[in-house]
Amino acid sequence: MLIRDACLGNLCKLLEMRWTQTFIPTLKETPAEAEITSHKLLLRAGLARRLAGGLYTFLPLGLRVLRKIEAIIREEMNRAGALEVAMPCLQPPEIWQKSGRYQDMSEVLYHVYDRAKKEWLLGPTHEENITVLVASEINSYRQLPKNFYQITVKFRDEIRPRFGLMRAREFVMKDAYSFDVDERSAEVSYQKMYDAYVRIFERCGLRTIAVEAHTGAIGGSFSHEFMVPAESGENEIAFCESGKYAANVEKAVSQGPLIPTPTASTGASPEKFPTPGVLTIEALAQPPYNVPAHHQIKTLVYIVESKPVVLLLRGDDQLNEAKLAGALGTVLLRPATPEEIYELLGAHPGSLGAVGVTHVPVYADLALRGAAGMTTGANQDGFHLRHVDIARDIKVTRWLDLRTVKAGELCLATGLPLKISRAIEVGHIFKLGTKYSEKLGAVFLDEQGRPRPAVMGCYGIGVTRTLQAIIEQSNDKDGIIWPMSVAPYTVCITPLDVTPGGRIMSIAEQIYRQLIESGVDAILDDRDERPGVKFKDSELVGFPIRVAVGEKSLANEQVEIKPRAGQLMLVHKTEAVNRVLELIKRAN
RNA sequence: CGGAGCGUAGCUCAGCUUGGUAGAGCACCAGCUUUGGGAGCUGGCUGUCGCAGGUUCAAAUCCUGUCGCUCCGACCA
Repeated sequence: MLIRDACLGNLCKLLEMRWTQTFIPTLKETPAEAEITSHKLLLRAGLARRLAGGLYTFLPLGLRVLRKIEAIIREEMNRAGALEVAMPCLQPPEIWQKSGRYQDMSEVLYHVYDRAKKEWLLGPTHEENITVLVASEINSYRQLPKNFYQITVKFRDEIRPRFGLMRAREFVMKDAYSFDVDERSAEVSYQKMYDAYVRIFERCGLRTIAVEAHTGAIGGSFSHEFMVPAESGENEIAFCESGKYAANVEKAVSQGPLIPTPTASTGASPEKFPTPGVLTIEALAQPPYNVPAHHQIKTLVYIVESKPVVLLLRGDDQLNEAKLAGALGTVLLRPATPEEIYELLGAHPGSLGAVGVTHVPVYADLALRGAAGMTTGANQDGFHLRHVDIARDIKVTRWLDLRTVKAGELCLATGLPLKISRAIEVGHIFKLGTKYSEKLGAVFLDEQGRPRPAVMGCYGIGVTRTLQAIIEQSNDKDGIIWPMSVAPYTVCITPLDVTPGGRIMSIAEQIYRQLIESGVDAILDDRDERPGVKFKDSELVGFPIRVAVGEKSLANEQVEIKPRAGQLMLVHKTEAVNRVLELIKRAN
């Protein structure tokens, strides 16, 4: 990447950089703290160091990458018409109480107290903050639409920080908030961000898939996540090969189970039979019972906003908690304890069923519609019921989509089999609606002079996570392979003999200086090290282009250009600069 | 929050079962040699054995507590 093209203001002052003058503490061995590839390489390449769990110090090289990613984000956000602001990290709890998220997000909030013992929060996100600003500053439809963004540190008390920067207590996030006069206009704002995100991740050299997503604690009507497919990802996505459908598994739907649900009634009434020691679907599928899982009804008990509900799924299906939360419009839910279950149904987990249950709401998964001849728990420890016809024998309060889709099920849109893959979430865009504007008073007067709440959207990018996701997606056995756009330096000049004034060093310095003057972000490895050490380090750190100057090739007046992920090229020493410039140009 | 594993030199680890003067490799420093893929030799530096308490003549080692790190789980009844 040419520096002047990238508009990296501050970097321009650091044109000249020699390896011995900066700080690149590479590691030959992997620190024990790292488990996944990108985390190992983050540490080994000398990009960052851990201070405590989920807290990292960025070293000069890592910071350069971070700044380049931020620069790309700024350019694309500005291009999309968003306005940069900077909001405080420290926030008053009152606005969180107003929005209701003081409770809803209590688990991730960091609380701090001042001298007067007054409570403050370290911001995990800034919807409240920006909405309060807009509430006081924006009064007319003439001032809309607006989209404010910032790139700042966020704090979240994660249940389990892990994988280095992937899930940290403190991390850099780009967050943007749009305010519109109506739904239609909000959708335009949303689409602009969608397009900006596609460009941002493309420019960062990341392959992402935009998937339909669950809205979670942020709230709102619909959303897309930008996912980087990776084995180490913490999310699962389902997608159709056609590219026409992709969704987070928390949200994904299909044509239904591959094996149809039995719907032929045996005609018989429910019959209780003893099943001593049988506590799982799997056990009931084994001899002597031999009830296939899809002939069983799985019965779960959840506590939703302090009240119990019974959930029914096919025996071979998995409950999708996100769908349940979405369908019931709350995030305050948890599995009931065995004690609560016993009190409610008179039996312990493993023997539960919904036949005859009328004192608790019963929510059944759509795959069970019309199910007949099923087997389920009898609400008596050690017994099950067979010949259960759900329409006849169970009072279903509501039918809901509660099951998790499985790989191979058919896509609703195309009829092709769905694939499931793990993925890293690097960006998330939400259409929020008026949830925050109503609660926090972001109201403007429309053309008729009527007060209306602004229609909001919010848009996040995990900047530090994106950095590590790039490493996770782009590496080989030797180290990182940085895309040119975000590499800490684009070119590494590697003289194999650093004797000052010597022929090799002189030629290396000449090439180096010419590249710098051409606006190329280059570093000169002036360390008095053996060639093997320099080669290994440059590959570990992952500079996109290495120019080696050594005795061997110089015998033919040549130097070596080695793209990190490409073939070695021998070129005449006077051609080196031009060839490097060509390579850079071609990559842009 | 539940479960498991691990805390010994800057890094990777051995030593712990069976208590008895703190170890190796890498890194670092000095010197010589080497010089196109993480060099070789010689010499040297480096430790509250995570912390606190206990048992013991004696604790890195055994016991208790505690803190930290890593992994799994915290839907699938």
